[in-house]
Amino acid sequence: MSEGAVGGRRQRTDKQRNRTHILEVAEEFFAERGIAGSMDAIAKRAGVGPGTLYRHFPTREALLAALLQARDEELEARRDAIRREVTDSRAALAQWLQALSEWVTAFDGLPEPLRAALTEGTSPLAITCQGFVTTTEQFLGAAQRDGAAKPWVRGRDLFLSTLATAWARGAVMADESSPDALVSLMRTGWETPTGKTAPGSDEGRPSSA
Amino acid sequence: MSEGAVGGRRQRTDKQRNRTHILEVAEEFFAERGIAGSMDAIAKRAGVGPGTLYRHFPTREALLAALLQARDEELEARRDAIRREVTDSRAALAQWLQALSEWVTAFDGLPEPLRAALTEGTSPLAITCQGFVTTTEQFLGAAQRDGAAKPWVRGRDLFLSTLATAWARGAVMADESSPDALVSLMRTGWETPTGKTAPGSDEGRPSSA
DNA sequence: CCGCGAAACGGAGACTATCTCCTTATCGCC
DNA sequence: GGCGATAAGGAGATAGTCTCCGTTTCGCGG
Repeated sequence: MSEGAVGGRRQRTDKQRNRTHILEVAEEFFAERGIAGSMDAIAKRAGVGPGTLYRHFPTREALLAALLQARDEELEARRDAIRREVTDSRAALAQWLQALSEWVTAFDGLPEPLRAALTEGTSPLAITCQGFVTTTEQFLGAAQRDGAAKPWVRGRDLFLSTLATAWARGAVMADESSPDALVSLMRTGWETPTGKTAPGSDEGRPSSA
Repeated sequence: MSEGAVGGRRQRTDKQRNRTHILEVAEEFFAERGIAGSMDAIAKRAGVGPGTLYRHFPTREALLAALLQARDEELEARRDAIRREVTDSRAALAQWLQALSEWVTAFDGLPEPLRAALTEGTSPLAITCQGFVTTTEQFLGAAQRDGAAKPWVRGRDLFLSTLATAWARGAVMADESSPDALVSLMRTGWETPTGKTAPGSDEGRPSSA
């Protein structure tokens, strides 16, 4: 499945070695400088020429997609764990969104290309995104059947919201509580239910958990 | 107040003319290509050298800030109108956020530098942003005193959310209803109130208005 | 009207980043 | 070991940002 050539001679070992090494270096590089760092700098740090980098990963998105693959698997494992262990559909959806939000924060600046992938569909990131939208729809559907989520909300909107929240997190404003505030805003909104709950209600207040 | 020199000779007319013309061209340029277009291209279209462009506006942010100034005044006018005409604090906050959201969508890609300005504070956009955060806090405060908004939400979070929503709007996903969905998600959340409202309630459903 | 000094202009070019060729080096197989 | 396929390397084409400095234009006083 991951063999390059179908019939011919087998893949050269130096190619595989380079690929792996570039991935290691890029992981480190993106982790410390965000995804906007220079491609040539990655090549240089990996000790290869730019040509080699681009042959392996024709675009920054391709490199990102390869890097995220390992994490994708973690996320899928987490999805399965939630399905298995969390019976309350409301909690399951919340936990899935939490997991998604962590995945999306793997590297600084990641939300941007993910959003682009969602729109254009031509990026190697697009397939992954699409899969996670589908998963979101499933958790959401279950929550909606149980009356735990509003019936007109759609999975793609929740996914986009998660992306947007992660994007906003990049602007912490020297204030560490904003991320939580944004997540709970997405979950419960800013508005109090009209004429149903008393003013000052704790309904929907973000918990420290 | 807007005179450059304090005592000396008066500002050269060609400078003022160039400044105005650059602004006109940049407005048009950003409107059609988004704020990421090449600075040199703006200079060229305006018929000036890059040096002239950069002397007037040392950074892209400075140019943006100058462009937004006119719109800032519109937004402030709208703020005053809402204060004057909308007595219901819930509606007032909603309308203010709507106005803010339109302002933030003036140019494609605007949310990004605004977020950066919010964090760094060194950009010429920062002061403007800060002012609008304050206004948001005022509308929010009024709504909270009336029990129309949840008491722990903060103005800066609402502002950031508005920014994030506008950012996400850039990824319409060939689907025109997402923007509304995101706005109403921010307003009412995805979760149904726990144990208070029947499943399937219309509570918080986005209206077409 | 003219000339002078200050102010502003223009654009060449230094710098950085992306991405592409084409030559050279290396590998897999017999 | 040798041959053909495959990959590596890196110079360089292209594009964008921003600066520096020689040249032009302007405002003002005579």
